[in-house]
Amino acid sequence: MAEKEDKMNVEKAILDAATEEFLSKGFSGARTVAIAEKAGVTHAMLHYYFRTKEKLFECIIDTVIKELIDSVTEAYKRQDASLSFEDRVVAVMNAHLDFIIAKPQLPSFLFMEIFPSTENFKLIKEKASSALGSLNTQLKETLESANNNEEIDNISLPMLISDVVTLNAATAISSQLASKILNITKEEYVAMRKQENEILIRKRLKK
Amino acid sequence: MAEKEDKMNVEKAILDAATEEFLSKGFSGARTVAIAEKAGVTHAMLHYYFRTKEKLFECIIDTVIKELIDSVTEAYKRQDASLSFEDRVVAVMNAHLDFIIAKPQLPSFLFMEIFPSTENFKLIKEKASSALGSLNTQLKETLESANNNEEIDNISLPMLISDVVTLNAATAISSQLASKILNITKEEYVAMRKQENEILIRKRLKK
DNA sequence: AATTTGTTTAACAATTCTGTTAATGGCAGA
DNA sequence: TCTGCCATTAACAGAATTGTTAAACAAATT
Repeated sequence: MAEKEDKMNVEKAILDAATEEFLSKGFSGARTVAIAEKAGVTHAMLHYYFRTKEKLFECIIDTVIKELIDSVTEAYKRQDASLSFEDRVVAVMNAHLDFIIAKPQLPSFLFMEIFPSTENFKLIKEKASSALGSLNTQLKETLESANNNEEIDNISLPMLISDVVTLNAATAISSQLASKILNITKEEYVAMRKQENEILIRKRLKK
Repeated sequence: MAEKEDKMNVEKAILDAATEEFLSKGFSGARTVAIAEKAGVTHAMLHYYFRTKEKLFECIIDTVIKELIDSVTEAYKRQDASLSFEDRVVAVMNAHLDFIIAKPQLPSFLFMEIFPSTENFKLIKEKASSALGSLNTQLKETLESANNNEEIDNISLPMLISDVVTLNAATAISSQLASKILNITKEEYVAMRKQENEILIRKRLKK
């Protein structure tokens, strides 16, 4: 059975190397030989396992999207129902930021490589809508009741989601750059932004 | 004098085509033959005028950065001194968004292609610091006095700038995607975000 | 008109990168 | 032990892309 483990190791090694290469350099900037080298295999092996660069790329997209969706649903599931609406939004937002920060190139990769392509986008929309559909209706209800109960200052669901995603994605994307400009570590910058994002959202939701 | 005009036209045509190609596809995704084709010249001409793809790319960076810096300084200069601090921030923010929206691929291009490269980043930092240095000190003073006069809820300059840039950049980057998801036009989405960003910043600055 | 200068073209050279193939080696089951 | 299958390698083929060159050409200058 050592073969199967070996096979998985080679496949896994290539996938890991490919993820790093594609995320940091984009599809056209990525080199299959560089991926093979990083994975410690000959580049013929890469073609043997994944046939083409495109197919390998699709595999990466699949897992990346899956992880992204999981991060959202997980963060949402972990919620404490006893918390106020405001506290729950902040909790989800922070959990989501933690995930994104672990792969800081992810947002710009998504915006640059995935979303502009209509095909990739359709693919994602399908996956996301099936996975996030129920979450979306739940959110809608929760938000509506919060709006109706006058717990919060009125806001639409798209704008609330957009606020959260926007702030988190921008924090991740700009962290490398901004920390360089401000002469602080990336971690310090992210901590500052986390605090600031929380202030922004809380004030936004307060009446 | 027709020659000089012709020369400028060819150069300009190549630069325009290159800007479009580089911004939408990134450096490695861009093809010099595609640029030449778009510009309506043979691809040998491209090399005649700019020698290499790299040099052409640098030219694009230069103008893009210049325009970006100009947009900020112009927006800042146009300010009405009689306005409150809050109103001035909002005015600058909106002016800046209008510029970015005109080139929606710009932010992701900057984040993907320019900022990650240490060389490009240094180049920009130099240009920006000489152009934005005095603006920065002005801003610092204005913000300090606003903080001291307790006009606004206390905030640091880096976080205020980060808030504004972050919200604007994210609005531009996500506009194409978000409008598709929400089944509205890009313009409608941008208008919604503009309103929402203004609400966010105003509430943030209110005590 | 001849010369010079700078522009343009077409063909080609060189490189880089992706993808293929034929040969090799090891291992499991007959 | 032999056979067949799978993984692996090295060398190669093909395509795409960047960059060069030599020759033609046009316009201005002498």
